[in-house]
Amino acid sequence: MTAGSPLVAALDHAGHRLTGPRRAIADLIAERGASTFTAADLVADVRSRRLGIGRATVFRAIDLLVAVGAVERVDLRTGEHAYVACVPAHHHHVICSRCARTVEIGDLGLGALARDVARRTGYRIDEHRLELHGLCPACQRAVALA
Amino acid sequence: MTAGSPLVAALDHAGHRLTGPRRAIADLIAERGASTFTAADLVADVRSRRLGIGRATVFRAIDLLVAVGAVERVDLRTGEHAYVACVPAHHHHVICSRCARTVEIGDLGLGALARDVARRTGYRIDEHRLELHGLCPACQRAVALA
DNA sequence: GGTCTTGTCGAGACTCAGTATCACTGCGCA
DNA sequence: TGCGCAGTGATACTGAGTCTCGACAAGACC
Repeated sequence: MTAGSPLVAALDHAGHRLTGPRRAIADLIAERGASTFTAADLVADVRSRRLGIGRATVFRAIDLLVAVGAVERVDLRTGEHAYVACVPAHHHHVICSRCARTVEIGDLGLGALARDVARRTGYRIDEHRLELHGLCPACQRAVALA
Repeated sequence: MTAGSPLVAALDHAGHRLTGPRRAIADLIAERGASTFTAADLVADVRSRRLGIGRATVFRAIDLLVAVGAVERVDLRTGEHAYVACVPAHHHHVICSRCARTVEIGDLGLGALARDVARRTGYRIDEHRLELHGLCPACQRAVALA
């Protein structure tokens, strides 16, 4: 979980130092798996586990992980900024509005769609982002039972 | 520009009072046309024109316009929240990263795509959001000349 | 191992968007 | 005319994120 974390590996691969705080934050993120988390969640985690890591360092580590593509920022329906650990390849997210669990989906032909939009609008499309919000299977069951 | 603004009409249609501050804010937004703006932009506008409208009122008016569907929130690449005046029908935005001008595009078959994702992931998709970022024709020319 | 450079660190002050509260105003309605 | 209530401005507050600065530690080099 420590040396093997793909997040740590991504930092290493990008030529960044593998310091204690960065490893600790990468581990905390890895523990969350496919669930989204906010910067505030991480800060609270760090504090509750008494890791002795400063707030600014948490923000710096997140920025770094976003920069190397190991973490991606997503916007929740509430307007909050959240993050998810993910593979660096181009993809999109399906986000559960109830438990924040995400599933990554491939490009789904959006590249072609973006080119079509570029042709029709005259815009040069540099980036596209698709976010799907809904309920994961587990939460659908939970809601049905409630 | 005052009584005829579609923003004011949308408020009226939804049964909200058409007060002075609301009209003024709707006009300010209408003036921006298809450009995105942040709440801070509006607050600065209100202040510079000495309209005597409070900050809280600006936020309340934006919330109201978002609620009636006359304004939509978009997330800029910088992570900022911005807004655009738009038609209430389901659509997506192409946003210029340089001048913030937007173009609305239709659903583009994303509904079908969302259903496909739902089938594959087991998620119940309630909402989808596509944002395309790039350069509008004018900014492409400007960049080419610079 | 010792030293040096430089990136990273924690602490804490700061900024700023957005929210909450509260007393006041003015419109609609009986 | 009086009442109720939505809407308002002012202001305090909250919380996310940034900035600064002195201290420290990782890694390169000898």
